[in-house]
Parts: sequence; structure tokens; C-alpha cells
Amino acid sequence: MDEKSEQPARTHPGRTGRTPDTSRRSESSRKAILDASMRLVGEVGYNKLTIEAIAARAGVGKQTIYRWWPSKAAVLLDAFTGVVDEESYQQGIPDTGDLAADLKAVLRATVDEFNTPSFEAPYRALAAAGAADPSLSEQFVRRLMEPGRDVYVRRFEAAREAGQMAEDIDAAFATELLLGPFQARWLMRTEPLTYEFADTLVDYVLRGIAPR
Amino acid sequence: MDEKSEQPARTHPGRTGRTPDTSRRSESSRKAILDASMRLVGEVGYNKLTIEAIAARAGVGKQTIYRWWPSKAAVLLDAFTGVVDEESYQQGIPDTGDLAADLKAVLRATVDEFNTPSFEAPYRALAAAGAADPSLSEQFVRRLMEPGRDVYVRRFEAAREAGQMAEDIDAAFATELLLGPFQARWLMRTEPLTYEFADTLVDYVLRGIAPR
Amino acid sequence: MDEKSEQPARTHPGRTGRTPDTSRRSESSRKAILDASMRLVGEVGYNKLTIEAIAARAGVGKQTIYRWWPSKAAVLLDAFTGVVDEESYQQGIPDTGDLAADLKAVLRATVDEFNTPSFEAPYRALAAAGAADPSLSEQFVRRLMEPGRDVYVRRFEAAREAGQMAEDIDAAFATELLLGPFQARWLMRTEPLTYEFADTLVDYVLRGIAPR
Amino acid sequence: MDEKSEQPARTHPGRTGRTPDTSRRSESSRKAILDASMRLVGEVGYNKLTIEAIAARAGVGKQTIYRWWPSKAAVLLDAFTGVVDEESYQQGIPDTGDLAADLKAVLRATVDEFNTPSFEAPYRALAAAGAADPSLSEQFVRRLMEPGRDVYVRRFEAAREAGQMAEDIDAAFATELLLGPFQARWLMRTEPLTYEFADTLVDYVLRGIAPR
DNA sequence: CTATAACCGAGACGGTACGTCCAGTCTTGAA
DNA sequence: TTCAAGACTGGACGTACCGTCTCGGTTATAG
Repeated sequence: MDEKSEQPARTHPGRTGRTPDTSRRSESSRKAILDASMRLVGEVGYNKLTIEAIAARAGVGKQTIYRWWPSKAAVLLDAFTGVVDEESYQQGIPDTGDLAADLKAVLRATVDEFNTPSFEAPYRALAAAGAADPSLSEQFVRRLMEPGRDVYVRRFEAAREAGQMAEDIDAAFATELLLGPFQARWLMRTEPLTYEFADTLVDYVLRGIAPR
Repeated sequence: MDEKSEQPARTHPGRTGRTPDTSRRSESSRKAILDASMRLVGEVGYNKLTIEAIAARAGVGKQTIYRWWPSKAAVLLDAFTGVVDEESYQQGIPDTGDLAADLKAVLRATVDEFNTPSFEAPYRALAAAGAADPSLSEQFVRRLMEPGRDVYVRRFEAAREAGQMAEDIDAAFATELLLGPFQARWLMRTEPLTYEFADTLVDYVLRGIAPR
Repeated sequence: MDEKSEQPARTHPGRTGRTPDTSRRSESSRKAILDASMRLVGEVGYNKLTIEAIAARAGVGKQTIYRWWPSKAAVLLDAFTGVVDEESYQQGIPDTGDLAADLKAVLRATVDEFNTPSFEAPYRALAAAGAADPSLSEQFVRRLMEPGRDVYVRRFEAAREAGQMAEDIDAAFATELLLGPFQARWLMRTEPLTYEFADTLVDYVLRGIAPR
Repeated sequence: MDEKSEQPARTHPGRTGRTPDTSRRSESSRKAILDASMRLVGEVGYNKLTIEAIAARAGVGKQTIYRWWPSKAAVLLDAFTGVVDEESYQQGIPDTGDLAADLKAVLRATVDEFNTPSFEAPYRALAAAGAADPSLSEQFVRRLMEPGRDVYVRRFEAAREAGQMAEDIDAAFATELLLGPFQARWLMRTEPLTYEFADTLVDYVLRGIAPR
């Protein structure tokens, strides 16, 4: 989680050992810290983001950060979760009956999202930090990736029930087949993320899972 | 490239004056630095790897590192390239006539490779650093990923000629379809990399690209 | 003050942000730094004295030195002031009625002092640094030289009142006449500092200021 | 001599061990080095003066400096000697028969000289470096100070023969009495060097050495 | 009249220290 | 007890020079 440690201690180093009293926590400080983190990561990037700068920007003592978070990645994860949670995954992917069209629509929207710097920068920072740090990636996947993944799984399941997908196809695996190339291309920047890519991806995947 | 900078300057900060004279470069120092980097990244991990430690281990002045590399990521990339280059991509993927079997064999070997800590640790470190730094990822992709990718592309092309793949399928895209989920799963550690995963992945992909 | 800077900036380079809070200064660190400086300058000499070595010896972070002092010369000045202050100038030069004898006694003691390496080394280092750096010499003169000079001035004034010195002689100038050759000889090492020199010096000076 | 070494090696460190062949020495390089030194010391001061900068400015390899001089102080000493030698001490101090007037005239000229920055800066730099380094001060005194001192000694001897000075006065000591306060005041900047100071100094000294 | 040994410009090299930045801990005083 | 503030130890950063060491190239005697 901390870029300085490969295997972060169970209780993080910044914590003096005592568990702080959550009930007395300052909500305004918490918000200021999360807010400052989001702003700063956009301004200077993740690697130049420092706890000190966050504290200074938030008008908060460094200890207040160390008291409640184990690392800057954790802070950022919290900060970003706050943003993403408001995006609602509740409604899921629309089901117009046209699986290809539905998937393309959502994937195209995701392309747009990942081409938006203010969203992309912190998300990428977290993904990169997660790639390096197992404990962070676990959090990152669970809190940021899985909600988005699940809506695809549900849509594929609906498709199967509607006979648009072969019976023996695993919806989760189909999702992985669809999102994997997308994520890989994005993370490693092998090629740009375009609508065309999204459409082609959907076409290829659907071809593999279509009923025979 | 450097974890301290999101957008490294064109000429990196470590370079004091200007372009050193390549012809007078000390080959023994170069090797010692690359060697020390590989050892150290295995011992302490990427984030705890320091230029100072590399210099000390290599018996070299820090400036000699800063003179020739812009960051520790670049050093590691060179060091790792030296190792990987010896792996031979020349022979490519065997063509026994059974596309599925051939792909599974190679992908299973890759699974093994990515489950070998001495290989995985520095490779992951570079991938993570590359995810955060565009100029590094460009290098990473070109020098470490593409050679591995190309052998798949060639195998798919052979398959198409052999009538094992539909005519309208793009070999490069098929490769992306195959390797994308693999890379995504590995980078984000969503699920473990197993032979079963490799096999299933090949099966799903081939189903999508098979001649109709 | 700093041997690296001829004209030190108003706020010295070592100071990152701005004026630290004096009230929270660690007294133990301050003492350890001053102590380590005095020991080290005796061991390795001024020019080989480094801030890093002082910090290491004092068990202190470098920043703690840079926070409170602009240069190693300033550290040494403080360290030396602490030593010298304990020497007492309070009683001044004895007045036995024999001006020549009184002056010779004190000047001979000074000869001894300047021939004592543990005293001479840091004092000379500061004097040399002061010769090169105006802001340091101002401090050096005010804190280390003037107290010693003043006792002579007072003795000369007493001598004038006692009729041992011509009425029109300026006590301060007489002091300069006495100490100038002494200092010049010491600094430039033109000749060794001996009792004979001290005595001769007093004789010559008194001859010039005696009542006619 | 070198600010990095308290006790410079007998044969200086920069010398590889072999004595270079003086007859093949490049005169143009020598001049360029001396010239660059003088310019640079005026621009950046002694402590910020570096061998590398001298070499660069002189368009000379570093080794060429290290081959012929043991330290930057030695270079500067040579450079300054070249300048000072042209000032002629040959004619000595005029002897108009009026000792006081003669001394005041010369001392006033010296006041002017020491108030001229282009002369004062390198001279002070050398004096300060000499104060710290015995082997340099020996050179400094012999090559730069003694020629100037000797003219005073000769003038005092002439004065004694002319009956303007007591028979038992040592001309060398009288000179020390005159120049010591001057040098001390200049080096430590206790007070400014003025004509008035020069005159008063002469008056006080002459009073002490006048025939009784 | 070469050749061969030096000096020379250039600058890479192993090092040391610089002054800075920031991590994570600790202390103080106010609320 | 939390909090803002910030001093503290510690360690790595990237830079600047040190003095040494090659590397061609260019003289300038010695054979």
C-alpha cells in the first residue's frame, strides 16, 4: 500500500500502536483530507503526492492522517471511493434485448470515462500502486473494480436466460474476457481506447459466447 | 519512469550537463549496475530499491548511474531486458496443427513463469511503474511485451492459413483477446493464474475465432 | 559564513521553509551538536569538518543543524562561544600599578593560550573563515574578540588615570597597537608567538604612549 | 593550501607521482589558467572557486591544472603573484627626510589599494586560506607580504641612520608594529581602513620609536 | 625525418558531502 | 483525547566537485 514497503506491516507503521477512538474523529478533517488528496493527485500525480502536502492543503496535522490511514494509497482509495460510489451501479446495464448494443453502449461510456483526465489520473494511480502492492490491489479490486464488473456479470446472465448466450458459458468468465483486454490496453497503453475498440471487443466476445 | 515524477522531463533530472560520450562508457560499470539492480530488486523489492544501494552494491559512483539512466525504472528495464532477451522468441509457438493444444502449452508455460517469484517480482515492478509512467510503459511494452505478443500473432496467422481460424479475424486482435484477460488478472490479482485458467481462456477465445 | 558561499543569502540556504519555532527547540540536540562540533574540529580540523559528521556524531538529523544554523562556521562559533564565555573576562587585567608587568603577564598568558592546539585550532578556523566572510567576521569579532579587547581598553584607561599613560592617548587605539601585531603574527604565522615577543611588544607600545 | 586538507601531502595529491617535464609545458595554457583564476575569484569568490570551473573557463583539461599546481590556492597564488610582481617594490619608500610624511604617504596608498575590490578580493581570499593552511601561509607571506614589508624595514633603517629613530629600535619590529594593526584591522574588519587610521597609526608608532 | 614519449583537451570514473525533501514519531498547547 | 502545528531522527534524493584515470590528438625532441 505504501510505496516504500513491499509487505506493509499488519498494523501500519504510521500508527503508534494504539487504536484511535473512532467516535471522536473529526468529520471535517476527514473530508478535508480526502478532498485535498483528490485535488493534489490531479495536480502533481500520485508519485509526487506526499502526506505532508495533503496535510498542509487540508489544514490538518500530519498525525491526523497517520492516525486514520496506513498510507497515502489508502487515503486516495477512500477519497476515490467517495467519488465513485456516487456513480450508481444500481440500475446496472440496460437490457434492450440487444446484447451487443447494450454492451457497446456501456463500454463506450467507459471509454469516455477512461479518457477523462480527472477520472483517469487518480484511478490509474491507484491501479498502478495496486499492481505493486498486494494489500492495496485487494482493496482496489473489491471496492472499485468489482462493482463495475458485477453489472456485466448480471447482464450476461440475463442474456443467457434470454437465449442470447450459450448455456455452457460462465458469465463471470465472459466478463473477464470482455474487460480483460480493455483493462490491459488501458493500463499498459498498448493502444488507445476508442469506440471502435469497444465495438470490436464486444463483437469478438459475443462471437465466442453466442449460442451455436 | 521515475516514481518521483509523473511526467519526467525530456532530459531527465539526474543528468547534469548534457549527453555523455557513449564511446567512452565503462562496460564493466554498466554490467555491475545491471547486475546489482537485478539482485537488489529481488532482495528488497522495487519500492525499497534505491539508486544509492545499487551504486554501493555495484561499486560505482551514483553519478555513473545518473549519467546513463534517467531513473531506477530505466535501470531495471535494461537489467531485465538483458535477462529476457536471452529467452528466445525466435522459434515462436510450435505448430503441431492443433491450435488449442499449442496455445495452451505456451500459455501454461507463461503461467509458470508468472508464478516464479524471481521473474515475477521485477517484471511486476516494471509493469506497475509503467502503468504510472507513460514514457516507461512505452519502453516496457516495446521491449518486453511485444516480442512475446508477436509470437502469438504469427501463430494465429498460421492458423488462419491452415483454416483453423475464420478468415475475417484479425490475428493481432485475437492475441489481445487472449493475453488481455491474462495480463489483467495478473496485474490486479483478481484471481490466481492457473493452468485451468489458461486452458479455459484458450477455449473461449478459440470458440470466438473458429471458422463458422 | 559558509565556506561555500561568499555572500550568504539573508536567510541561509539550509533553511527550507521559514523561521522555526524557537520555543520548541530541543535543548539536548543543541548541546549535542555544539559538543560534537568542538570535538570534531579538534580531531579533523575545520576544512575536513562536515555537517554530516557533526550530525552523525551528535546523533541528530542533518536537518536539525540546517534548521538552526546557516553554516558550519556558525555552528562552530556558537560552540566556541560557549567555551570562551566560561573563561571570565569579568575580573579584567590586574592592576598592580606596574602597567608593563600587568600587560606582559596577560599577553604571556595569551601566548600560552594560542600555543595550545585544542584552543588554537577552532579559533583559527573561525578567524580564517571570518577573514573570508564578512557576516561571520562581524560575529566573530563581536562575540569572541571584543570581550578580550575590552579588558585591555579598561586597563589602559586606568593607566591614564594613574598617570602611567599620556593624556592624549586613546585607550582603544593603544589596544589596537598592542593586539594588532599579535594577531597579525598569529594569523599569518610570520613568526612564532613567544614570551619574548609579548614582552617586546609591550615595551615598544608603552614607549609610545608613556607620558612625556 | 587546499581547503579540503589540513595537512596537504608533501607531493600534492593531484600529482600522479611522476614529475612533469617543465620544458614541454604549454605556456598558453598556463596563462589561460592564471587568467581564468583571477577572473573567477573576482566573480564567485574563493570558496566557490572550483578547479573544474577554472579548467572550463581556461579551455583546459583538469589534469593540466593538477599536473602543475597542488591546489586552487596555489594557482591563485601564482595568478596573484603575477599581478603583484608588476607593482614594483624596487624603488622602495621615498626618503624625503620626513619619516612621518613618507610613511603616511605609502600607508595611505596601501589603504587605497585595500579598498579596491579587484585587488582586495583575491588577496583576502589568499590571506584567509593562508590563515587556515600553514603551508599556504608560508608561501603567501614569502611571496606577497615580505616584499612589501621589506621596503618599510629599509626605510626605518635609513631613518635610524638619519637619527630620526632611536638607536635601540629594531627596524623589523617597528615595521611589525606599524603593519600589524593595519593587517589585523583589515583581516577581521574591526574598523574600516581610512587615511585617518593610517596617519594615526604612523603617529603612534613614531612616538614609540623616536629618539629620546 | 620519423617515432615515440610528453603534454594536452576532454570528460568518465569512484567517491564524499552537499543541501533538500519527506517519512513516520514525538511533543506542545488549545479546544 | 483529538487536533493543528511543527520539531525531531533518519535516509534517499539528485547535484557538485574532488582527484584519478583513460582516450585520441598534437607537438617536440631523440634516434
